[in-house]
Amino acid sequence: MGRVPCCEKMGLKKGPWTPEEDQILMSFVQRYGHENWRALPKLAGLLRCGKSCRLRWTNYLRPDIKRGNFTREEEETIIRLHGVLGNRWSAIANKLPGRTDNEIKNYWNTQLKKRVIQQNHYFLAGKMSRYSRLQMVAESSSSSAEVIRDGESVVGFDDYRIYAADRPEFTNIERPAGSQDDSFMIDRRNESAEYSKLHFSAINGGNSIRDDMVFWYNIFINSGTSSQGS
DNA sequence: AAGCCTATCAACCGCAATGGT
DNA sequence: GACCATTGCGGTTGATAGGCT
Repeated sequence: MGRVPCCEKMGLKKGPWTPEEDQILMSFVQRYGHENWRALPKLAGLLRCGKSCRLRWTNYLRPDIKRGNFTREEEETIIRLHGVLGNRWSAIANKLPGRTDNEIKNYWNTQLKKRVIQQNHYFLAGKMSRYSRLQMVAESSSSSAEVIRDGESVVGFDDYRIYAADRPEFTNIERPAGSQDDSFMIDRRNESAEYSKLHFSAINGGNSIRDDMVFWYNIFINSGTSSQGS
């Protein structure tokens, strides 16, 4: 016998919550907490499954939820964190007090994603293990990329060639010979890709791989700003 | 005013992760 | 370690509000 979806059990209600149900759930959680979502609906006298109760509480009834439009700062934070974390909505929500993962996900999918794609610039962001976070920004009008790492130069970048370990089409990413700054060339043959996750490694003279310099980037089309603070 | 289309977002579903036995 | 129950997460759906013709 296959698994029975929890809400298909007899008599359990689905769909939008009524104000009465909200009130019952809120009163119960405030009085007794929510240590066991599975048991909660029965104890509270709700004809809902525990999963539905938990979702309603975390996404709507929780007292610390922030209402209203996202601020410019919140938008920028979401864009930046999405660049680093991808679709890890709960991790992004942890950095935005009062916002839920569901809300952020919806906002990204309906507003931010479109906006970011419309504006034809590349933005690369990521982090390096052991080292502080690294950001790279590439102008769409050129094939160069600027590298900023928390306001300081990238450690030992002179000697390293950067390549995308799991994306052969991106292997031509290297620092121009003799370059004195932190720019490097990037081959964008896959420019049509709306979004790609790249895994870069840094190697020294084609020999030893510096594990401590392995880092991940997300690449996606971003707003017209040519650099991102951190 | 009516019908259609689109955008939004609350809620659901299925799977993965976690914890207990 | 295996199994099961429960929780958490991310993708997706569907109701509906609002805009457009």
